[in-house]
Amino acid sequence: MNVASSDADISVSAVAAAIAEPARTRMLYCLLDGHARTATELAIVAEVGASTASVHLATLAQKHLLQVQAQGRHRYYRLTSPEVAAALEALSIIAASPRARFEPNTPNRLRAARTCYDHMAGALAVALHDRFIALCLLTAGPRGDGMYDLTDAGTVAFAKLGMDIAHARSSRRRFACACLDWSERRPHLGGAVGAMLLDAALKRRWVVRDMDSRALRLTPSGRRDLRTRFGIEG
Amino acid sequence: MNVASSDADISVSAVAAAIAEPARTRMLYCLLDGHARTATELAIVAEVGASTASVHLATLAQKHLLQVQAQGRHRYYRLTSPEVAAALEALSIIAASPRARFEPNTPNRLRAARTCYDHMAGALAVALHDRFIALCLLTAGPRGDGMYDLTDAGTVAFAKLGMDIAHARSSRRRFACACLDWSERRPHLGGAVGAMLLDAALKRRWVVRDMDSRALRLTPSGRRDLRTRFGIEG
DNA sequence: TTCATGGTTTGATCGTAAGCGAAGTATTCC
DNA sequence: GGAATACTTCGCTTACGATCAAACCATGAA
Repeated sequence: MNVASSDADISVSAVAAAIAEPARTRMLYCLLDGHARTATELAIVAEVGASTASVHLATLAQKHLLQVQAQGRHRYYRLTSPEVAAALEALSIIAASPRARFEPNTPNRLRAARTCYDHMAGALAVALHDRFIALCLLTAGPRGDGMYDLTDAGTVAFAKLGMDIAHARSSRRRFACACLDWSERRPHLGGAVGAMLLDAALKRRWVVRDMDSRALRLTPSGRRDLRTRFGIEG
Repeated sequence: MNVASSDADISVSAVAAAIAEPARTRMLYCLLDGHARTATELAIVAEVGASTASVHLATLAQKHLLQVQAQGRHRYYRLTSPEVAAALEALSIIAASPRARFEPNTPNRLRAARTCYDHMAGALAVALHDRFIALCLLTAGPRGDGMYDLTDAGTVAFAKLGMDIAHARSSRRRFACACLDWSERRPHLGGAVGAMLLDAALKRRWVVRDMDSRALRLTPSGRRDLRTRFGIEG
């Protein structure tokens, strides 16, 4: 065992331990949609008292899993980075895989459509992703590292939805990338474009947020619009 | 909080807790190279007594992170699936990121070349990956989900290294895929082809295993051969 | 058969950390 | 200013789990 790897080990232990506490896990999963929430909100979803929640949140912030932002008498907590969301999804995959063998098709609102950090996930998101590629709106980047780019047709189509593609390009964030969907085991669209797409979908009420969970619900008008616009049958 | 998501939460907690114990983390990291090891070997790397190691290993097996295989009076433990390796790498990324801000270029044997599950990782692996694509030996698959394919030229070139590409294609395992490298933050080559490439590299002594760690060392002849064969300057 | 080795089970000890309520600090609203 | 709200800190209790030594199985070798 060399120093470098045991060094890495202890800090991985610390991060895993921070995630492991059930109350903290509930908090993190609640924040997986990318929203910021107050300490009391998180105390409620974690099902612990305010004082307990406070020390949990301090722990998570100290381990750099959460960021705090004080605003008046509220303190808003959010996930520090997409990497944190990725680690949580990776843990979900291995947590879900043994039971998936026994109940392979759990009917689940989350399976159909949900948010992943700040973009869409689930069957709907995967269908959109595949359709965008089939329609040549989106192409895999040249380096084969899961980065995407919009074609000219894609730029036009997405601009029509009110998305500011030029702004997304200039942002420091990754423009568009593949994000592995844990329920579908296939990629959906992440990155700045993925986030803007979720915004647009909510603004046009293609989908509405389910209160108190990451689930999204496809509206009748959303279903109609997605069919005429992209030829998606739902 | 709906039932589905809190169900997921508790099992994620359990998996994270299984990883979190430092002795178990050391065991898992030791197994990250894809090898199977005996209980006593793992007790040594974990720096605990045999009895303690035994209960740790039972815990990890019960949570489906490890597989056991009895062979004579030895019991061999290995990671259950690449997904487990992926989760460990994802945790590494967030564990490393805060400190990376302060010491961005930690000189580290592991950074240069190491094994990831059963294929190569680190700067060398990323260089090979990029070179294969530049030389049109390897191409990104059509679906943009991080799957790769060999070109005809690639099939010939890899066959010359003694790799049985036809066998790799017929295996149930993913043929070739992008695997995110946590130190380089860029993809390297995984899947069956990645595993065979590591075999070939070891057989030709391009690299040799560092005892007692995942590090690989590039040999002088390996350096020479990689330059003449693929034009890689190291 | 007997002995040695690899591995697991048991029982007891010990430390850490999660939990709550009460008291303390800060900020907004009236 | 004073009351109410949001959040944290403190002190205390409790419980879970990591550890080891010793006893206990199983396999292979002599």
